[in-house]
Amino acid sequence: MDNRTFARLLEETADLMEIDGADSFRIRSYRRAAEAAEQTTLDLSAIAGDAARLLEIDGIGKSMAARIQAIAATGTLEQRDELLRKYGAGVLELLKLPGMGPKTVALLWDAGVIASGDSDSPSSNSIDQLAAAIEAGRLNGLPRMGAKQIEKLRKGIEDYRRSAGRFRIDVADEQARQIAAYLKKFPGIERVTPAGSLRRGRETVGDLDLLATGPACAAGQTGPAVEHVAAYPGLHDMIARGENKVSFHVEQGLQVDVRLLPGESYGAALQYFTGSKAHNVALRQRALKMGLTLSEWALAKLDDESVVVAAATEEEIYAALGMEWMPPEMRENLGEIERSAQHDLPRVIEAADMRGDVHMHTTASDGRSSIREMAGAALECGYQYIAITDHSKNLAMTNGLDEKRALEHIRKIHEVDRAMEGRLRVFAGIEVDILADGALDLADEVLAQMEVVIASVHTRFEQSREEMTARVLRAIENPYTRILGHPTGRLLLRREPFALDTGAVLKRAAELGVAVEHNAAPERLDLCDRDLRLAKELGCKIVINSDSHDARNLGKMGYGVRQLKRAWLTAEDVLNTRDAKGFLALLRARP
DNA sequence: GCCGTTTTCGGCCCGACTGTTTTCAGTCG
Repeated sequence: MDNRTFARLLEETADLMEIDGADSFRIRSYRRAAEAAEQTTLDLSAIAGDAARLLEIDGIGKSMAARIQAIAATGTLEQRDELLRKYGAGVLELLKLPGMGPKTVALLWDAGVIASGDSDSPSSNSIDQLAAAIEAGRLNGLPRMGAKQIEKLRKGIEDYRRSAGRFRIDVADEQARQIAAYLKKFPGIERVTPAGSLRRGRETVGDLDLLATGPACAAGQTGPAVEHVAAYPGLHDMIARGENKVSFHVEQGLQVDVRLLPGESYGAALQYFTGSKAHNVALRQRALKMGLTLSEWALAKLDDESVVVAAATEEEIYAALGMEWMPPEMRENLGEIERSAQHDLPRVIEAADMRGDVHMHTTASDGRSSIREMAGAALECGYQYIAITDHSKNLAMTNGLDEKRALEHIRKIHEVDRAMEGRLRVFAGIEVDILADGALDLADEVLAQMEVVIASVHTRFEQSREEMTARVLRAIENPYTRILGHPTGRLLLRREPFALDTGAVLKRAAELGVAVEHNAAPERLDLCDRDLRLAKELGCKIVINSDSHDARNLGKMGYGVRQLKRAWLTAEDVLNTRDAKGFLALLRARP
């Protein structure tokens, strides 16, 4: 069991206790313990037997140590299960609706709108119950349930249902890694490659396609390998189990299709299952015109399908079709087939092109690592520079910096910069809040002392399109704004982008020389691939940042790079592929 | 429930906004 499972169970217990009206400080200690489980580098299931070691972890006391031991022994936590029986298995899902907090869940439960029902009933029950109650008008008259609140919940349910069943790329990626590692333990499974939308780097993934090959996957001999797949410890329920394909759900709900394939058709299968559908249709049409037929087994002659032209690798297949191989991120039938046939594909950006990361937080605001730790992690990434950009004071929750603390922080950043002795440049910066009226949250005199000023919207997301556009435009007009941070404010699967005339903002940013950020944090990936394409067309400068709140997250830059590849951006298009001097030179000049 | 003590209790991040109130509870970041 991995630490994340411990964290999830503790976090869920905290949520349920909140619904149950437990003491808020007790709840907080569960959340702290969950956080500790998530953050610690110790393997909790390995050390669960040793209470003394558990107690050494900050935030874990006697009682939490016992809970962790219980989870390690039973796979679950009795407190959580009991509350789930009381309120129904679906209440945790209810909390994901915007505007729905524990007090409102408790209110609905008290009013009989949601009920625990059968303990075995599917977990979507509570949301269905709530939707039915809204339709039947049964929320009218409940305390704090006016027309607006009810409408907000109705819309929340609609949005939720639309995104249900999809998973963030990093979540899918982690699952893929774990399953691949397990599969490769079986002698005779040599290679496991994710295909589908994960391989294409889509921001969210519906289900996971894993292609496995090796001697154990040869036609007619897959029995023992299938047996091994079916015994995967993280498997929740089996959907289908055949000779060449095993489908199941993992505990978190993600559907996984493992395909066992002989090596000779591995490339054809990888190409086929990577897609996209539109890319494959166009590719098959091209094959037909050439007198060939393309399937998941091979590229073969149309008049005699026993004559295989290419099958073992993707490169061979594309070459036989008169094309260059292309990164999976580009395969959306948006012109890549034609360009590839003319051997005119752009060389898109790669993670290795990155020279710096100029958006990250430290313990000065809501980060978990120090300036030095961030610098150390950046060196490991092979970067030449970083910028430390903590929050400003408007975000009270994050302990945002006011002018005085910001100046103090600049001094500390400069100290670390000097201590790095040229191995790494550490720039002083800030992620300054764009206030509701478009003003920046810190005085110009302070902003003037920083190399990297990122302006971002973190509040008042519900403004009208006109208000929000005017707000963001005013913020980039400020001569100290150098980068517009996560321009649309979306949180994948959780919060829609705010209403914004993106085209107008990007156009003005291009005119002003304000760079627009692609925020590579996998919960944001903002700007999205489509808007990145637009930004390039409009001539915007583009920066890609990890927005790390922990030294261990700098590597997540890779998820963002994949979005840039999807937008056909090259290293040239991105400022922080340049060395430190080149980067600063391309940033908007200081007034 | 954790932690650190002024060592066995008392403190534990908080400000803004919204929709519902008629003085505030709940949610969010």
